[in-house]
Amino acid sequence: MNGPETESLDFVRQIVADDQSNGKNEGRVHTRFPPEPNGYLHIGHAKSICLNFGIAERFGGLCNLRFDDTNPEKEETEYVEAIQEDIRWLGFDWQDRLFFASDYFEQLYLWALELIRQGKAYVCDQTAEEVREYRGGWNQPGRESPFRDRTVEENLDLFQRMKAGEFADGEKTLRAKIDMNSANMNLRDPAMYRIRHVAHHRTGDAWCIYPTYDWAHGESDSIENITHSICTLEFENHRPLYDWYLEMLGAHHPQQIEFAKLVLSYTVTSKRKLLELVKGEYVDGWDDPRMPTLSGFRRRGVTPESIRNFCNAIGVTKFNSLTDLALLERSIREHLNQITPRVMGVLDPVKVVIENYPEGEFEMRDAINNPEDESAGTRQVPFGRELYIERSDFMEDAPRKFFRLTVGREVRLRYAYFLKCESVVKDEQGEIVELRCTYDPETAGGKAPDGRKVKGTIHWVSAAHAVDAEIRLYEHLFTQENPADVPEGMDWKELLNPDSLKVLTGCKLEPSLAEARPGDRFQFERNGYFCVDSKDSTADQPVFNRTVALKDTWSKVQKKQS
RNA sequence: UACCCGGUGGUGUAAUGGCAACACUUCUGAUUUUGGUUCAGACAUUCAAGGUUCGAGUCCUUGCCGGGUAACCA
Repeated sequence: MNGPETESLDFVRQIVADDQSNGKNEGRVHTRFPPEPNGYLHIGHAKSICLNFGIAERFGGLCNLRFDDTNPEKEETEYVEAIQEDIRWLGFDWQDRLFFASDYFEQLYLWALELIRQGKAYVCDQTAEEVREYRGGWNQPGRESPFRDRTVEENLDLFQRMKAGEFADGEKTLRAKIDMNSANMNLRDPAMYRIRHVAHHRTGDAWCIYPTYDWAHGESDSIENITHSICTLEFENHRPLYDWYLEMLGAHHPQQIEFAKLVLSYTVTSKRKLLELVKGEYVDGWDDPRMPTLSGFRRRGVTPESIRNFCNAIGVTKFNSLTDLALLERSIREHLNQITPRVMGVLDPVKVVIENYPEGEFEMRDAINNPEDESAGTRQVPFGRELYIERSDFMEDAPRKFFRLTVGREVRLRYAYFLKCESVVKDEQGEIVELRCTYDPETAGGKAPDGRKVKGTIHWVSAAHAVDAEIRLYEHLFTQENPADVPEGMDWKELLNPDSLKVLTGCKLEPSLAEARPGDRFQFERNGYFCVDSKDSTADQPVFNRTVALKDTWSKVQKKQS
């Protein structure tokens, strides 16, 4: 008998699978996604969300949403709401398990008192500068704080007074008493609490001492009965501290597992940089379609399925890689190809007059809505004497490989007739303003009864029926493949692509698009995938965002020739 | 300089001591009323050197290269 298809698991899922089959945590699997509400979610977070929620799903477990809100200076309710919307949009559900680290401030405080009683934590009066100095360096052991040996009673008293607000910001900290000689800097008596007289977005003025990440995170995991605490590589050196706190407390001890975060080419996912792009108005906001944020992708027309599919495809490892944006684009095209209705839209119009087509007369042509999906049916598109076609679909001195329109040559108008260009009308500047053409009435539907063939098929829109629209074309946000590699002496923002947004006005769309609603997605045949902008589009002034262009073999041929 | 973690085609991953596999990109060709889609084909001596083994991408040693780490950020 043949063995079952062996499913290949990434190393995190392998650990979880082993733990489950070994009966660890009674076979229970419980993960969490722990964003800090200090910015919007981006594509890197999507990888983590898909991992955490995906593992819960795969192993019959649960995944919590927990906001890591231990630093009131940077965190805001706006972000809390946006983050939830983005996760739901991505397609994941935390059900009733919405938590906040700030929910655990009281428990954390009680645990801190316990560590003090154990002699494992002390109140330190050193300034931030002194702490840094005493910590030592990689080749230099740390020195113990002069406050390290305070008695339990004194520590208890001082810590309670810290909480009561008797001290100013930065005047005292609570520190874990571990090892000032550790090779791991995180173990050189790390801070557990700092004093900040700042209102918290949820607890208001209830607290003026706030726990640090290391102190709050593992303990929050423990409280929520998490089994596998999955985080990114930069926390690898924190794991001994994560473990230390939990061991001292004798509390439920989740396993921290670190994986490499996503780095995508031609964009940045540093929250600091994204925030700077927004605040500095280099982009239109967190949901600017050029942003790698989930809200940016959503506004651009990307589907959540594409993003999930992408996250699935890139895998999970501990290797710091640079993922090619082409992989994400491939995912986007793949899904959009399946689901989007086809329409005709001319981005850069030039007028065609069909001299032998009667003036003032129109007819309806049948067009297929989606060749990938027969159930999408057909629609009718008006055709008449005056049309718009794409300026780039005509060339005066056409090279041999140019299959489109040129004087004296025939092309097919998609779903309509063969069209032949007779002459070109130009203005004083030599700019083409009109193409005088004739059509062959025998070729209705695009086939010639005499069997003659045309090499090219181009799209068109009836001038009398066209819907005018604004179209926004997007390119990479950065000119450099890895914008994190900033050349010496250069500001990273100089790497921003000046052509990342191109606004086209006076675009001509087929009349069915008058019905399009914000968020609706289409394939403009031969151009790309577009969606109605959710912020700026109105019935009178429709605005479309290009999600991604269609693959374009012709532009490659052209590039090779020049 | 210390500690931790990595290294498989151009890119991302798989191979759990037994024929280096898949996807993307690129290139060729076929099909096509979208220069889209689809289909077929091409593209690697697994960072290096030693060792263990009948057999090593995988295990061991050393070296090389890359990343992370010295916030009262997360």
